[in-house]
Amino acid sequence: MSISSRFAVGIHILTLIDFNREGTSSSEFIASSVNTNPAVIRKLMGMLKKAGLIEVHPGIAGAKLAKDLSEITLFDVYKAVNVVQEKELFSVHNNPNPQCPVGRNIQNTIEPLFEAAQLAMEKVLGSVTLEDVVTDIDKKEKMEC
Amino acid sequence: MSISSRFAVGIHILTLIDFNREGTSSSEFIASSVNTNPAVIRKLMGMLKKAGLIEVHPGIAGAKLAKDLSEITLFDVYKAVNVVQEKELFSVHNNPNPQCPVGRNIQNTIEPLFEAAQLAMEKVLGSVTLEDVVTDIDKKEKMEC
DNA sequence: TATACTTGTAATCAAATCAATTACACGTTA
DNA sequence: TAACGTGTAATTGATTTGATTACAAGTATA
Repeated sequence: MSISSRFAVGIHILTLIDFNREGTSSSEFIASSVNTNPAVIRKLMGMLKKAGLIEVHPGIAGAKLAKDLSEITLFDVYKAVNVVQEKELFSVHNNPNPQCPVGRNIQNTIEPLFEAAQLAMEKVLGSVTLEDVVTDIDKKEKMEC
Repeated sequence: MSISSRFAVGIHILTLIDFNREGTSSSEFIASSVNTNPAVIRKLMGMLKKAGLIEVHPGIAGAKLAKDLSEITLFDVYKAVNVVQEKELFSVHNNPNPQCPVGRNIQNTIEPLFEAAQLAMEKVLGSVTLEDVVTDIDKKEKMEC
């Protein structure tokens, strides 16, 4: 199973707001680039706003970045859109048999291992900024002759 | 969202088979330790068998490890029980707008980043063996006075 | 051979999550 | 006041999960 595409869409939204920084990034405008429904975008904008990544105001069209691109990592977006809870990337079965040596210890043994794996993944996300993403897109655009 | 507990249960199964290596680890025996239905265990045993981690035979009670504990990593189990497909830990939205510079490049830009994060997580899983798990459980058992 | 037990596997079910969609209250601007 | 935007709740179909039931087929033992 996969982590919700809310994460990828969140990155898309922030990147697009930057690309369109001269213009107005309304939920409808963004939705047409993402190719989804404006209400989906508004819901995600609410999460990004709550996390302090963008500024949006009721009734006023358009969202703006609240921070510099270089100050927003993929990990920030990942946390903002709430796709994976802390220590819960991996789920562990409930109620193993406490009368069995394996059953009564397996959870406590496995959890730190799972946590370490999750943290390693999140560390990579934290090492990439949206500036890196924009730079890469710019590069790809220039290569298309 | 979380990765299926099939992974945790797979680890439980293999660990239990080792703990019970003098006895017979039937699907019912394992199910009572995991606290689930024997059919669930049999399905997982089928996956573990297919991956070459255990030996089971139709009609013959009990499963045995096909390799030494120190030769089975958590990554092996993770692959065996098929909880996350290659390059698909993170899902990316489909059909972004090709007429937008962001829409037409976002997928190709994001995918390698997601892949790197997934690989970092999997690398940690590959660095832990079932022997480590058993050792930890043994240690925890001894501490209970 | 007959019986009991086991594995292998398919079908079904309720619950959870996702993403899309519709609808509408409320704020802002012209 | 009319038009347009955000904020947010409710509904829907699709998909996945884990539990359960059922049964065919393999094996061992009396």
